[in-house]
Amino acid sequence: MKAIKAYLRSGEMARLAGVSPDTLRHYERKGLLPAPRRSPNGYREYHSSLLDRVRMIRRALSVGFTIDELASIFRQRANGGAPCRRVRALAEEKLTEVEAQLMEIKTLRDDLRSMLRDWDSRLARSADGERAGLLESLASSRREEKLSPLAPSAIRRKKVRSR
Amino acid sequence: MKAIKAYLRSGEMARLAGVSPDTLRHYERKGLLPAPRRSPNGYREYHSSLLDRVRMIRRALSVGFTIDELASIFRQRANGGAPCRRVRALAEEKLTEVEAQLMEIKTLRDDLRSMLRDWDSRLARSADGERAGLLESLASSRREEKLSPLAPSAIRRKKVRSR
DNA sequence: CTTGACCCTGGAACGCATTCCAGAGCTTAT
DNA sequence: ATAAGCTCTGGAATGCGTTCCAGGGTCAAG
Repeated sequence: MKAIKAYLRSGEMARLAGVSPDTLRHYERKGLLPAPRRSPNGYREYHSSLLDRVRMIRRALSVGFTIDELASIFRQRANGGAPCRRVRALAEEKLTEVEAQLMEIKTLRDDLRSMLRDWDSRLARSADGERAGLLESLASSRREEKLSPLAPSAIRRKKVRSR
Repeated sequence: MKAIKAYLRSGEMARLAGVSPDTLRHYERKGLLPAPRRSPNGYREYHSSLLDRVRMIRRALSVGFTIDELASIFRQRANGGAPCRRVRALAEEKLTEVEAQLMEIKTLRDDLRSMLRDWDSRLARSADGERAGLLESLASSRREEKLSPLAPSAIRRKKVRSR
């Protein structure tokens, strides 16, 4: 049984949290992590209790919170606030977004599947090395066209710009 | 019944295709659209048949093709090739990616749901304006931890960097 | 002393489709 | 003629979490 060091430096902390030291620095810059004390040589010395904080951040990010949201929450809390209601509301927003995205991705999957089916039948009909006009078949493709302005693609797209 | 103009300028073309003129210029720069002829004053004059091309591009992008992939396909085709097989293979890749992402998002949704349930019970137990430690509960959270290095979040994340 | 493994800094790059910018020239209806 | 509204250009900005960079210390083992 190994004793747990009270203070860790960036590399150790990073390893334990499953991130890179760069990422830790980044969180610090963004206000997600308090500036840790420094050893005489200037190295960061993180109190090991911060490990939970980093893990919490990772998990929060992974469910859709943004760094800025978290920073704002931490700030509010540092001022004595109890941002719980806000946190909950944000999480619910995330859920709503995720559910919407889920529908989108399902549609996309179905589209891709039927597209592939269609293409395969085209390919079966055309000789090797000959054009089968696969992409061309996309120009028309019944769906939406008008309903949705044909968004940039659910895969690879995060947050819709506000403007 | 209105006659269809044989040539359109960027604005008209853009409106019909549901994109911005800027986007058309962008596609041109990227090699997705051939440089159109110009009127004496320098305005682009798109042959109306290009409308289908733009729609095809939009649709291809929306199912996950990238601009560079499309450009490469068009190039190959311009050289007399028949990139159908490649196109099909790419589409299948997209499908695989989308299916993976679908699973991820489902997991994320489930996580968010149970998280909210958990939080609500905590909130019910704690007085208004008091800290309920919602985020704290994320630090541990049984799941993965080790399995996946806890990716940046399925929502808002497109393509995993290769490195 | 040298090597290799850490650590420090502020700022830039990544991905990637789209949008925005400034400075300038058409066109068209008034 | 004037204003509103197109169009042109090349380059930069956007989002956003993460990574990379150069140039420079620190430290323990060999």
